[in-house]
Amino acid sequence: MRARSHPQDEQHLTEQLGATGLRLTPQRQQVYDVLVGKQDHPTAEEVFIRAKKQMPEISHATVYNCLDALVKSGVARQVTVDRGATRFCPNMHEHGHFHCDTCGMVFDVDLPGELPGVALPRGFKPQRYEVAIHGSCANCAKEK
Amino acid sequence: MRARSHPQDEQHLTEQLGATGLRLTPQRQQVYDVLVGKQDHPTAEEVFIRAKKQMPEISHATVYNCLDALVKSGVARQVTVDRGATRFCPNMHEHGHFHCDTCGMVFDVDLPGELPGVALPRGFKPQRYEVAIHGSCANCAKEK
DNA sequence: TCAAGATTTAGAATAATTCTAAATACTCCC
DNA sequence: GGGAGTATTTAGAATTATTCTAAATCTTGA
Repeated sequence: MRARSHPQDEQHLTEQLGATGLRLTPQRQQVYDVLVGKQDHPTAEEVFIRAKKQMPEISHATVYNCLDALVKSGVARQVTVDRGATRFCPNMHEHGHFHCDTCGMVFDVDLPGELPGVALPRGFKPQRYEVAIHGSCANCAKEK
Repeated sequence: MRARSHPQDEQHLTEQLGATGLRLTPQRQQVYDVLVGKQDHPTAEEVFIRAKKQMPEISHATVYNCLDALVKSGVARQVTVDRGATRFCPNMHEHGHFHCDTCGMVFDVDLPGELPGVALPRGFKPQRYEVAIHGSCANCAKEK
């Protein structure tokens, strides 16, 4: 069973993209659907493979382009926890990422609340922050 | 004027590497010196270029190898704030990273204290965490 | 309907990292 | 001190990740 995006999603996408000066195209919708369909933090390459199943003519460059568009308009996040391919995540709620250094999987984790005031040097303008936790996931911790 | 590592550093390096089953080699020392010499979070490529000035025969693969060795033995950290090349940092004190999305520079920032207890799923074993803040640095914020 | 601009496409190009096999260096044991 | 065995380095090839390019297609507004 695959998750098909709801009308609200479509309208939301249109609005969010529009606010950034971008259009909702079938490709962007498809890439978004892939992200929402299985929230396992796929790489661009993974997204490409999955999107191709529904839309065989989609190209590599388009996937990168769509992912960038989605990130720019605030409906997806880029997750860079480790060397290697960047991952993507459609969960826009405040959360951090747990990266299993053994199997490489990435999991969303709730964060306790606002990051306590970090003292930034004068003039620095923060916009968002990312928390990445490294360790072993339940499965891998058990193995060892 | 370049920072030359102190004897303590050398002994410390030897110990830390040794505890991980690795030796302190001239190349590893050199790569470490580069990191300590200018703490601007260089990429592996940057480290390669700088290391070459003192040790012209050092190879690309060795720099990657040395950086991995230093990270594994806990004397340097890998910093992955964005798509693109990984950066490295010899500051092992508890700190986060500020990434300027305009100029791409990375700055160390103090963190307020222990990350408040994040509720991890059962069985997950955390080992370390990273906080990355994105925004504009003082210089770039001024320009705009 | 047409022109202008946005988007997609295939494939080439570039950048980042890892791999490979051979050469070198070091450590331990005799 | 001489070797055997292991660790490390080296150059360069290979692989992986991402970006670029130029042409084709789509959309929108006059």
